[in-house]
Amino acid sequence: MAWNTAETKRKLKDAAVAEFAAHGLDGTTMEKIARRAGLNKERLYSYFGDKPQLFATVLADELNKVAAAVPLTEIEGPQAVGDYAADVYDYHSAHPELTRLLLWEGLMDLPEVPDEAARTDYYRAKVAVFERAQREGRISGRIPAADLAFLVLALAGWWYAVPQMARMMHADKASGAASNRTALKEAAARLAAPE
Amino acid sequence: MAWNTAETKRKLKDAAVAEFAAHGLDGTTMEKIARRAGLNKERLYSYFGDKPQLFATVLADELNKVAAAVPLTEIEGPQAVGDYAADVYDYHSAHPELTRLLLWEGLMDLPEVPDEAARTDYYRAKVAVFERAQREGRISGRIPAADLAFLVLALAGWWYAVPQMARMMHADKASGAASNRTALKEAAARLAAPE
DNA sequence: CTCAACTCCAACGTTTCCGTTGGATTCTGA
DNA sequence: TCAGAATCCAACGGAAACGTTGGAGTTGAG
Repeated sequence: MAWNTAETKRKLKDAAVAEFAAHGLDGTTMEKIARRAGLNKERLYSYFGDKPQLFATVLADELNKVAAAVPLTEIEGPQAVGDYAADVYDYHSAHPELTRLLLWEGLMDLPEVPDEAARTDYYRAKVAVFERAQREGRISGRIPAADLAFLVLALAGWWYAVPQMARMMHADKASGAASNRTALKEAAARLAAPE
Repeated sequence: MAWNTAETKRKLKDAAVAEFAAHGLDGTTMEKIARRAGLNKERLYSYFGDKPQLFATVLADELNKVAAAVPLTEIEGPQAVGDYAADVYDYHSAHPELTRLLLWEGLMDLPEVPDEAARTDYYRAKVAVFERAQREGRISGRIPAADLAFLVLALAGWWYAVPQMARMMHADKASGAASNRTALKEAAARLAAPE
């Protein structure tokens, strides 16, 4: 059987995403990642370095994926903000690993995150889109663009951050993801609604 | 020196709150908690059981504290929703441990959380306050009460969930907590604003 | 064909952590 | 005062995880 380095790396990285997302940096063992990938632990160390390095690699990769998957280049009006929030929500719904990785990372409170410069650019680009829409009067300017963009992501992400709270709050009715999504859309649009 | 069991327990619990909030369940060691409290590990086991039990105890305690510290019994109008969000934000700002414990818990995705019944009651009471304000027309009814209450908490909590994102988004201006708080207040009020 | 370089894994030493135990010290009630 | 109960800790056994190593199998260039 021929060597297939690229495939081996991919398997390891996929396994690492799953394990890290599920159990965090401290809760994950290198052994388990390797076994999930059907490979040996030593491959992890030789390809990716130690555990924190692997975590950083994995997170950076996932962030690149979401950047490509959920674009935002123009905001026509408040409704577009709601749509964007719903898109983010849908992406997280389909790829819950990303949010979880971000949350694990947030809880580590590192002084600097991996790939900081690129990620800052990415977020700043999103903020710029909000800024432009505000300047041109298509959405409200009452909330500063950076805060507005951040809070829209808050609305979309909180469901995955504290699922136990979501579950307890919706105890009586079987509301389901669809109705959550509708509420989210309305809420995000409201943040941007003109006076 | 006389025995002081209550004081010993308090010291252990305080140390456990700090360590668990900082490093999570897996990242925390019983040894470190005990040393932070200036006591022996064995005291932890005899008083609180093993590590997961201790975590559950600690979290339940902190939740009781916040329940007492940030009441919400009446919503006069949208502005009151903004004020409530700001109160929650301020509490988290003064006691960042609670949010962090909740987030660690959320990431464990347990099928059931400790003290589930009491916590459900607590959240449902909050939801009921929103429901009443909606029924009486003091705030908008467009977003279902459970979702509305949840999303208000999202706005207040997201800053602590992903501080790295907050930092990167506000890269250029030294916006600071005060301006975040103002934006949050405005945003929360908007969720409840009548049409 | 040959050999150097690359890929892979079983097994290892070391460290760290969990949860317990045996015993010393301190308190209390009779 | 004294016996027994409660509080505390140093030290331990065992398990698990990290990161490494030595060697076996595979490839491709010369």
